[in-house]
Amino acid sequence: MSETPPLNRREQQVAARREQIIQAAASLFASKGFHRTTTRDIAEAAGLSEGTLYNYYDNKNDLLIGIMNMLSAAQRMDMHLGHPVDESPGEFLLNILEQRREYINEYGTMLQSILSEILVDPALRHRYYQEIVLPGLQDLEENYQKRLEMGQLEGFRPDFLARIVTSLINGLYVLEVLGDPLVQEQWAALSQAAAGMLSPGDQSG
Amino acid sequence: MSETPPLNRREQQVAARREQIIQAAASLFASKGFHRTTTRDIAEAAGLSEGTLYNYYDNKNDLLIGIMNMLSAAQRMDMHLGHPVDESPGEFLLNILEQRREYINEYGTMLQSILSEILVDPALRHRYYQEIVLPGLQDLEENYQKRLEMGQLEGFRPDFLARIVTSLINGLYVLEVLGDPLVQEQWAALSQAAAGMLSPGDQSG
Amino acid sequence: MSETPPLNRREQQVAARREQIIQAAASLFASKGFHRTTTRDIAEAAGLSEGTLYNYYDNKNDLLIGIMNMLSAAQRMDMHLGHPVDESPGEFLLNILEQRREYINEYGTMLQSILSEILVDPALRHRYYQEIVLPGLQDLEENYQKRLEMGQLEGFRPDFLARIVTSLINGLYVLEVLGDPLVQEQWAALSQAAAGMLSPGDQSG
Amino acid sequence: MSETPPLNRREQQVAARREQIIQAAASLFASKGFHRTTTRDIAEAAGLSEGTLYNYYDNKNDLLIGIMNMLSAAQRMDMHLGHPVDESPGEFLLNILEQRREYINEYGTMLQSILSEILVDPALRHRYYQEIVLPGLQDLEENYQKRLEMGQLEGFRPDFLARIVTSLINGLYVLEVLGDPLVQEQWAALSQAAAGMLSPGDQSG
DNA sequence: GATGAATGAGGCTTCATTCAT
DNA sequence: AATGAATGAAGCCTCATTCAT
Repeated sequence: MSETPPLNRREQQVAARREQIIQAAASLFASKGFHRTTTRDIAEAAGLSEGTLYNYYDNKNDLLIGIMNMLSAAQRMDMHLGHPVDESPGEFLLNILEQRREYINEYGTMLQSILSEILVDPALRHRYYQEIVLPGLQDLEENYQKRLEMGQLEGFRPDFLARIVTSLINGLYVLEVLGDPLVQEQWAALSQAAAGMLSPGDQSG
Repeated sequence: MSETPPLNRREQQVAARREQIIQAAASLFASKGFHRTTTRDIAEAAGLSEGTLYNYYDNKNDLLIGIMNMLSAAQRMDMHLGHPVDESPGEFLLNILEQRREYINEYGTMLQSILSEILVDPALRHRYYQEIVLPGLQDLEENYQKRLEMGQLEGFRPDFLARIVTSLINGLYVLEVLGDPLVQEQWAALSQAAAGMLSPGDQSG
Repeated sequence: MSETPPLNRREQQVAARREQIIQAAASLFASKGFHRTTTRDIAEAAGLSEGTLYNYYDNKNDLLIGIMNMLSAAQRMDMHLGHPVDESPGEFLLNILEQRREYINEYGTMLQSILSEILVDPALRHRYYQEIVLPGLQDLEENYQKRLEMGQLEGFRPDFLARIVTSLINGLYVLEVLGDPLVQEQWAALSQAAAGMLSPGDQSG
Repeated sequence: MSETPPLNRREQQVAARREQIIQAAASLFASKGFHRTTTRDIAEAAGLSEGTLYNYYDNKNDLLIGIMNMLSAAQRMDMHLGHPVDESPGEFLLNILEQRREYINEYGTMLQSILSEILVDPALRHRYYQEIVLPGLQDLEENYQKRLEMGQLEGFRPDFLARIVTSLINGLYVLEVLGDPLVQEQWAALSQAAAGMLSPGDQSG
């Protein structure tokens, strides 16, 4: 939201370094986990020395925060894309699932890299819920609220619907990470099936 | 399944010790994570000395395996309870969600304690998928297959349904772990809403 | 020397146990070394439990002492067998080498088991030198002294001769332990060659 | 032998550190033994921190290997000094004993530091025999072979002579380590006596 | 800013020894 | 006297972090 002023050369370099480091870290965290990844690993993968890391991040944990900030920013970008209410609920869900697919393609590594720690680090978990999950839920909820007011949803609570849809999405992501071949290979078909089912009051579903 | 011979005194003591240790470990892993939990922590929580741990488990990682074995055994117990096909699909889903609730009440700590590592340890992940996730998926799939043959499900693939339901359940669990108050406090109502939605061809839904 | 009174049944059992333990320990020490051998190893090899060891030996180090005491006793037995001076020096040396061969056959395991520690434990080393090496040296020295007085050795110092012969013997033993095939397989021939050489003033050599 | 390229500053520092560490380790191993020496001991003796050790050696055992490599290199240097055959056998032996004396002065600590482990670690023992003992034996054997061909040795097998001389040397070293005062203080005189005896076919002996 | 050697706290694990049964 | 589970001291090693160059 806050308009960031244009960066000068120096600041651009710094930003690039930080990006480079965070990408290396995320990739390693995703494949080996935060604790099994050493700062040396990260430095090597990022193509710089261990000491230099500390010119860009205060400590190893700060890298997790950095990754989460990127996810958080991505979340803020993705939201408010405006989920038009003139789609049917089924179309809407399908769109969401497809968007989610793209989001995972783009940010899957980062997501996986912090997911493990989120489950186990209360502070991180809280931030993740507040900055990423909750906005997503609220966005969905608002959309369903509008639909409810428009008579598209009879007898369904928007807050419940938001949780159910979010759970479905997250659950599918987990199955994919766990290696389920069907989810990995047929995300699109699964999305359509899910959209066909999870469409309360959708005559077109 | 496997006929367990009656345990003599010694074996009972050993089993009790192992249980005592694994409970302490699971509780700590769930709250601090595997890596931030020290063997000293575990020993203290279990009320014995660090060295004694190693009379019951080969190493720290073996505790993860032990936890997973318990979950795996629980999974085998829970399955084959026979999901009668004379329930409507909606009732069936509701039953599953309630069962899952009980499972989480019973094994939630253990589940959470290894979830974090599963995301990040390929070997563990593979075992978890093979021994716990996949059997559950197949069980569901078979049930839906029968329903399909009975004409309850029109145009839905059982394998897709199994993934969707499993994803919903896992997703809800994740939301709960993340601290979403609505999921934490209204699991029952959410279950009913979900069951009402996810009931293809359910006239009663 | 000190006449040991006849042992009663109990004492015989204790002695047998101690022997059994020391044999197991010596065998393990010889093959894995003192430090790499655990008390558990010893207990298993001796066919009793770890705790029982401590009814017969105060601690692990005491086993080394015990082994050395056996070697020391053997040394006292072997000595004073009377090395008749009517042998020629060459025959004498040959006899010694053959005796040493038998000694190694009998006590080689024990010897090897403590040798490693002797090199590295000053207290043990001192005892070994005082109780085993030095008596042997002195015995040899006396013999050579007599020979000198009898005119068998012209211009050779008995103390030097004792060191040289002892060194030769120990050195051959070391070569054997190191795995030199020639020493292992041709000890007898080597002995004869050595006796043929190391025979100052021996016309028959 | 192998052309060593000139070392740059960094490499020289590394080499110096490794030398500093290995010297500290050898000294401690020689006096307390490998197992009773802790990595902390070594770090303190070398004047650096425990962690720094591991920048130069992979693990504690690697220090033993390092020591042996130095001995092995020294062995390769010492050999081929060319033992001229125009010395009499007695002079030759005397030279060898004196050389050995210098070798012990220089490398005695290292020798003693690994000797104990060699007796007890099959892998190390094998390397020691192959790289250090055997080349020495073969070198001697060749020399005696030449002498045999020149008629200096009547009826003696060069391979036996090599073993006998090597054994004498090693045995004297052992006696010295064991603290025998005579060997410690009169190595030179002992050498002469030994050379005088062990000189088959030496008219000057 | 960049480097990477040095640091040292702390983790996991082993094992000699004890002691209740 | 025999057992073997429990103990806890101590060892080896890793690794995030610092800092002199």
